[in-house]
Amino acid sequence: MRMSQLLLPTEREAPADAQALSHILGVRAGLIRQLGAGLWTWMPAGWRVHQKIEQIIREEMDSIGGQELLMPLIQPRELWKKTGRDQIDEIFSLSDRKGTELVLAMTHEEAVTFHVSQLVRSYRDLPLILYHFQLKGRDEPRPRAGVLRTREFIMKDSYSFDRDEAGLDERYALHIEAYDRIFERSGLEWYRVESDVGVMGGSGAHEYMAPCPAGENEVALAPGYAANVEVASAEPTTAVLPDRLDAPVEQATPGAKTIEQVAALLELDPSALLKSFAVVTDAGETVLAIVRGDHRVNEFKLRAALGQNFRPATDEEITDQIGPAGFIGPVGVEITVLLDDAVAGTEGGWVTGANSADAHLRGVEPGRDFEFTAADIRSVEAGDVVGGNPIRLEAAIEVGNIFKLGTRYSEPLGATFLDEDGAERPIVMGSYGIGPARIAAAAIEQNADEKGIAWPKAIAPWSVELVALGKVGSAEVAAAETLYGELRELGLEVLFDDRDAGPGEKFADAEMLGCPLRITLGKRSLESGVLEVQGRRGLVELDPIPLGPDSAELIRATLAQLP
RNA sequence: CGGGGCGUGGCGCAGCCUGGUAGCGCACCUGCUUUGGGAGCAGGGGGUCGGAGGUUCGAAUCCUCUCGCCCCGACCA
Repeated sequence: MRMSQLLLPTEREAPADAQALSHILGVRAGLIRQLGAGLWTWMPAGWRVHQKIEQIIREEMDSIGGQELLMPLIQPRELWKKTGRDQIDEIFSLSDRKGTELVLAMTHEEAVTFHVSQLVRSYRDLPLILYHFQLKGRDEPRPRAGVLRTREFIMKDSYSFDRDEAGLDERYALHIEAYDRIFERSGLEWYRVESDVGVMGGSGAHEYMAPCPAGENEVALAPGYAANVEVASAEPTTAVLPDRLDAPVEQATPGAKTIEQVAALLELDPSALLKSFAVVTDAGETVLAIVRGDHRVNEFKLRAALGQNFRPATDEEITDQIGPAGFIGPVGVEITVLLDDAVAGTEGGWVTGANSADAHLRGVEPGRDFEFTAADIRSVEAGDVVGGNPIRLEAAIEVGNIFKLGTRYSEPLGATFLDEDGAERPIVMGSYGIGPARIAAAAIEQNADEKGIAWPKAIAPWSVELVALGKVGSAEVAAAETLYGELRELGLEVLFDDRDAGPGEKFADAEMLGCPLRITLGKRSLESGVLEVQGRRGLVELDPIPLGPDSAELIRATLAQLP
């Protein structure tokens, strides 16, 4: 590609509203442009990156027997009513001129299951893996960070269809293999972590996480362990508890409502306190969830423990049913108490709210002083231990997920088959997503420096940027033209900077765009007989390449050494 | 949905408080010079100041409403 003909809108300054590195550099390097909130155009260079990522995904999906098709973005709302997902807040709704209600698909479970329900009749038709690359529409409450969270984005989503759970396990394992290879080939640093299966149920789920500062998720990592903090479990650090007492003793704590205030007032470590969090379940029951003072309630785990969704209780409800807000605790209350495992297994004199104003209780013991059900309902903290090793927490972008759906969609949509015995059974499904745009964003975040992007070779918009210095029509530019032709002959993807511009501008643009290898050919090259070679990653000067008939071949060999 | 911020040429910004000819840098166009780290000189083009209404002799500036965008939080099947 000749740069003189390329629409590559680079910018010297960052857009004023950009925060995330991938957002700033994506715009500055001319890869993406914004059309509206969460609506992004991929400019030619950026689209090349996207397509390269798609191609890697396509090859790996095909290698596990996936079949590519394409399903519509616009879908009848009726279909979504059948699975109940038409009630989701994030769904984009529209209607046509006849008044037919339509939605923009957020994912394609409904569509693919609809087709499979019509087309698959027998166990002989299974298993099946179908996938496509298609836009998703999501009315996100808060789009952010460039292409990281948008209202419209392309996803590779695949769906597996099996006769039973064992078949699903096989298809799931195949996807793990394919996904591992996809992220490895993309050149990302990544983790496969255990993830929340959500209210919808499902028998298993993993997420692929790419650590980077702009990430919206947190992963808990230890040698041999990786999980989303939403579901991570670990052994807690030891609580610093005062001695046991024979019975709880009331202690005046005027005005001290927070853990910090109470701990400071009583000169105790926050871990000696019990934090009481009142919630109301969808069924209308008020439940007191209790964790250690230095721990935080994990809403995903709490939801799992309750078996249903919940909301925090209002101050009125707390005052009404438990005690004055800020001074509540489990002793003497009539409601269900869910006690975190980190507390349930210990002995000592805990401190908790006395359910009367300006007072706490010391020397409280679970079991002796209040009844409870134990559950793991806290979020892990850095320093907690898994398998003898302390965990650390890292911000990450979710770049892919795999999910065992079971019969969540096949049952409401009537996707069944006849087994060998002639019995009709629901198809067992899995769904598997990857966001190519997020892979691109993660690659930018993980490999950027002060000069710009440093793409992994596999997804760089071009492998080589050939920078010609000198006036248009000069001998050096003529030599660069020749070399450009030779590189293309070899099948290399070359961006040829043939613009009538100064060297500073060309070098700066090359380093911003971040092709793995930069070849410079100027007057100096003609005099010395060698090309200058720079590896973008780390901005390293590589061995010069003699200018001559073998230049292109040597450049290809040099490129092969790069990451 | 709660909190905060911002809308002035393609990008980044000043002007607004205290109403009076819309400005700066970069980018762009023409010519000449220049070509190894974002060039120099000269000339030039481009903006209903997000939109609507109001106050006023006069509004980018003051008032009201509204739309859009960003950030933090909530949310994220």
